[in-house]
Amino acid sequence: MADKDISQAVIARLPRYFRYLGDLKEKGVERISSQELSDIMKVTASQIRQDFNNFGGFGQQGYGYNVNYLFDEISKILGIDRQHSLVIIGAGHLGKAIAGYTNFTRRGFVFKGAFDRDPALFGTMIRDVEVRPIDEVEDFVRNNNIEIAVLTIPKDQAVPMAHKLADCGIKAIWNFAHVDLDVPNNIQVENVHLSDSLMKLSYNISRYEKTIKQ
Amino acid sequence: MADKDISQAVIARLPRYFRYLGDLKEKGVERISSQELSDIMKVTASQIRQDFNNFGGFGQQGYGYNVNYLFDEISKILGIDRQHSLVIIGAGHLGKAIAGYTNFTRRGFVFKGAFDRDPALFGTMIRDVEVRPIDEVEDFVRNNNIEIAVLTIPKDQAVPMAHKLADCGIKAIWNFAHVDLDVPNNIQVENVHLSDSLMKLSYNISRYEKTIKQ
DNA sequence: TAGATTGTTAATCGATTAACAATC
DNA sequence: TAGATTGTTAATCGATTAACAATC
Repeated sequence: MADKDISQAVIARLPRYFRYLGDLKEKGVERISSQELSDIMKVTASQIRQDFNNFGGFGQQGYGYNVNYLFDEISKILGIDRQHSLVIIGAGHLGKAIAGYTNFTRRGFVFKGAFDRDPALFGTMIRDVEVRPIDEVEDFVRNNNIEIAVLTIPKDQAVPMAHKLADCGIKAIWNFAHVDLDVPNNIQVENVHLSDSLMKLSYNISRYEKTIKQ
Repeated sequence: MADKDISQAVIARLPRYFRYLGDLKEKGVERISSQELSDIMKVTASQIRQDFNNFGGFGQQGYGYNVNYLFDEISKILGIDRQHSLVIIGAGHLGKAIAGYTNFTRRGFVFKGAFDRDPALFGTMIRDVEVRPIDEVEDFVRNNNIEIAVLTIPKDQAVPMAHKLADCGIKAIWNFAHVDLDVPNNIQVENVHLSDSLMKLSYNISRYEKTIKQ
């Protein structure tokens, strides 16, 4: 079932399916139909079936989907059936927040290193990891087979850092800096542009206020 | 130029335009054509013109767009030409990271209050604001005309909190809890599901590794 | 005026939804 | 077998791109 070329729209929905299936699993639900899932998730049953069928058939006619099986298949698709090592670059509050997020550990994301520019932080601990000087990042990534770098540093530092990371074999960058990174496309980039998100919120407030005025 | 019904796809692109126009402005660029902007932003010139024309014509034939003017118009559209007061609910690292993000202040988001469940934090300061007990949220929102609540609390607390906030007249929720909130649709919700984002990243790592294997 | 570039309509592409035959 | 529900094709809808007339 090699995914030919799944659209990012579909990919973006997978974690949400995963989340709901995890909840169902916890509740002890064994099977679910696309229609039931449709009611809970508020997307069409048709879309659910189409989405899953991008990756092959996970259901059974007349029965529906087995929750446990579907959950496992989606974790495989998402690549969270195995571990990913990561480092956090920028040991401020945001970096600490992410490092401390235990759910990530549960999903196989292993926090291996933390780096900062501020000497006052060197040697301090974030969970079981000590903060190191930022110019040790490259060696650390190379020597410890790090897959993911979490960039929680200001945007002017993020751009050169992304290039350095590209050179030392990082596989992916989870970018929290408010800037678009330009790296070779063998490196996966996922942006979390918090300011963009807040502006969307602000837009929707304004839009709603306009509609009620009329 | 009342926006009839702009698609969320367009809205989601506006903050990015805003970001690039801000950069151009800082560099002292006065005018730009859709083609030049297209080259920089790597979207089609056609899309740029279509997007802007959803809100009325901001350009001039034969000239292009005036950077300052366009920047100002987009800030109006995004509703960041005025102030928005916000409170942060959950004074952990994530809450502190957001509170400390000075760029938000620059865009008119005014940090007015912080709340937590942990008594050890009561009275401690985040910037110039002291952390209060979480059950004071409702009165505070009502008495201080708070528009936005930032939810940086665990998901099981986020759901009941969202309902409380709905009852005391909040306009919008910026939700960092890994759960979908179900609130009346006079309340705008913008989700930042970090775990979803990380899973997308993980998917793209796996997908890339599959493609190179073949 | 001639050249440039927008604003806007038309064409294309892709994603979502509907429908139904296949099948458990 | 009959009923249920998937997998999948076809129809629709919406978003993106292309093209060009309007106009600065």
